[in-house]
Amino acid sequence: MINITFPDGKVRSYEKGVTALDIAKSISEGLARKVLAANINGQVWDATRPIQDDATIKLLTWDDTEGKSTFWHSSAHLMAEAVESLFPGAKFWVGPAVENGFYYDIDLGDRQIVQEDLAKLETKMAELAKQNNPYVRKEISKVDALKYFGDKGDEYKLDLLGGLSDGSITFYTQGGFTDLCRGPHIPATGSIKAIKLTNIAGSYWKGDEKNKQLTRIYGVTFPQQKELDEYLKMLEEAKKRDHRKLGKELGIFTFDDQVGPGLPLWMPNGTIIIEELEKLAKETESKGGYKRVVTPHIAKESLYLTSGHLPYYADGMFPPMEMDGTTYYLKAMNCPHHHKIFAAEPRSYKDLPLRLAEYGTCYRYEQSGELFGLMRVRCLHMNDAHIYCSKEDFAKEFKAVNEMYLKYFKIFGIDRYVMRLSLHEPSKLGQKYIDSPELWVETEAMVRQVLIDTNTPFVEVPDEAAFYGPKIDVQIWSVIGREFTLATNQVDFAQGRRFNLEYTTKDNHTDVPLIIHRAPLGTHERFIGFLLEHYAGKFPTWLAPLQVKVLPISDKFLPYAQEIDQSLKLADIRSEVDDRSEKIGKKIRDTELAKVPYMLVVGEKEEADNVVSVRRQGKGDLGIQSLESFMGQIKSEISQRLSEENVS
RNA sequence: GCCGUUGUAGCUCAGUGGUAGAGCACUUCCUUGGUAAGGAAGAGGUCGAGAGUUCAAUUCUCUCUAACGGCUCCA
Repeated sequence: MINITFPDGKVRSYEKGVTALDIAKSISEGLARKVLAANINGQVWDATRPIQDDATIKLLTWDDTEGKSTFWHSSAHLMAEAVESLFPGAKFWVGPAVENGFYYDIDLGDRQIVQEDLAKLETKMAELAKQNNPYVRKEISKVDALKYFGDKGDEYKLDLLGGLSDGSITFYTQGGFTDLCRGPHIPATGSIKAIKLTNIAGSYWKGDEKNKQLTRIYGVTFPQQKELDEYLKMLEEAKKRDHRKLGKELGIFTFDDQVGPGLPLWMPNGTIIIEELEKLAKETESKGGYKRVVTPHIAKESLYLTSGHLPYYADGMFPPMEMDGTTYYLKAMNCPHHHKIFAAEPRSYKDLPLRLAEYGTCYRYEQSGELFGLMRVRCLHMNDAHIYCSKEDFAKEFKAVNEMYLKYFKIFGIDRYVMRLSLHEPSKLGQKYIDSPELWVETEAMVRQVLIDTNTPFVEVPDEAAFYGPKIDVQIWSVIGREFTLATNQVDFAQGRRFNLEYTTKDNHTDVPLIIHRAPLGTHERFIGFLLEHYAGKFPTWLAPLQVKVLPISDKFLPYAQEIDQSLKLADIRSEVDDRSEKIGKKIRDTELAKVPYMLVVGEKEEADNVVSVRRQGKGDLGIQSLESFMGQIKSEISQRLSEENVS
């Protein structure tokens, strides 16, 4: 007999060789039906795998993350079985569970899989699932495994086997399909009740674009049809707040074929948001001791040779232009221009820290397939600044930048993000990274210490640094789940030297400043794209392109409405009158859909008493107020940059 | 850039080997209405671009272009 310890600390004895599924059955049949896998001594196991020794157990169901991912991984195998039966000879690379479902990368040889095939595959999968075939685990020797896939001519699985050592190799078989797989898997195919194959994509083998492209099929499955229906409905809802859809509906931005891909045209409404963001940045930076500068959009090639950008970034820049026998580039970054401003005058320690800020316009040649609404564009306006400081001041400056981020995030109510400390990869020194090993170690430690000192939660990511130093990126997700870097804070120990930037120290020596590159508000493009989704188009009043719409009950009250509108405009409130000969219900509906924060309804009563009826978008009628009282409130809401949740 | 999908009116979308429709938006007229759609009439499209097949192409084929879902890449 062996002792099994449950999460609540209770211990029960079972026969040696008992399975998690047996244990679940001993508790209740209902639980046994729900068990997908089990956490045994901290490892996720098949629920059908015999337990030989004393162990702790946690039964995993659909409600556990590991239960879900096991379910989806098993679904990937089920899909592979269906693919093999409809496309004999298909070879399989890997088929993991992902955040919302699973995929499998497949080499179909000369054949192609198209959208219509997905329905056939779904039908086949449902048929195979109904057979309720068990997933059978088998330990196998490396020799036998190599022979099995060698006979099959499957170079992909042979490649995987190459990295595995004897004794750690397992096969899983369900129905007629056998795969090299670490597992674990759910007990049997029967619990996969609802299946949706979502899309087909190409995917490079081992993620390297020089390798062959495999066909990737994405799918998602559920234990109940109802859950699939809910999932699909959720996707529909998410699409409604997609910034590309909202941006068009609200007249924020547009693209034009003749202007070019990835080159957004900011419409009047979007321009207002840009101006409000710049106002916020200027106020904040001015208080933080920043000085504003303006620099050209192009520069000579030699500038980028000095900065060291060209060898690393040439592919990401627009092609060079020849002029008067000199090569020019459109700028992809503002830093070299700012360095030249630093270098324009002799600097002493008394000038430091010198903080140069610019909403700089950059052009980056993003590959065509990477463009994505406002989130990935080729023309961008960066909330850029460079801080030149001594090593002693570095921690203080870096911390102040971090605090600026958090201040901004509070204003916008941004709480779903991850701070990512990006580090260098020592084996790539001299290629991807500046070859100064000791400086890398030193600055990475400094940055990490600042994060620890300020209690900022972060994750460390190797091989993601800028070529000139480590950085902190703030990662966010678009409404359809794509990940982006919203803001960035980078240390640069390289460019100061490359540009011969110097300052005179207190003891009359010269030293090279450290440089901090920072963009807390990222770029207008990505930030506004993000805000559109974050607010679902319902901008807080301070950002809303139109803040108030005055709605006369009928044309008779148009003069009074225009008088109100004029007063608002004089108080710098963005206001308009709906002067159409429509019924009030229609005017309200259109203004609600346009997501204008406030509506002022005016008719006979209001004109007689010299008041307005206030209506808040999404909330309805707030009652009658004097215009002065309303203006006082909205002015205060705007000047404090309040979000709707803080507005009473 | 690569794999897959799509491109019809300002927007959302029908449709056809014989040069096109709906709803909303727009214009005009009627209506002057109290908190989410009043009524009527009208205007609006080289069916993404180019080439090919055909008596005839928006429809079939090819190329290009742009967008979308991914891969790679990135603020």
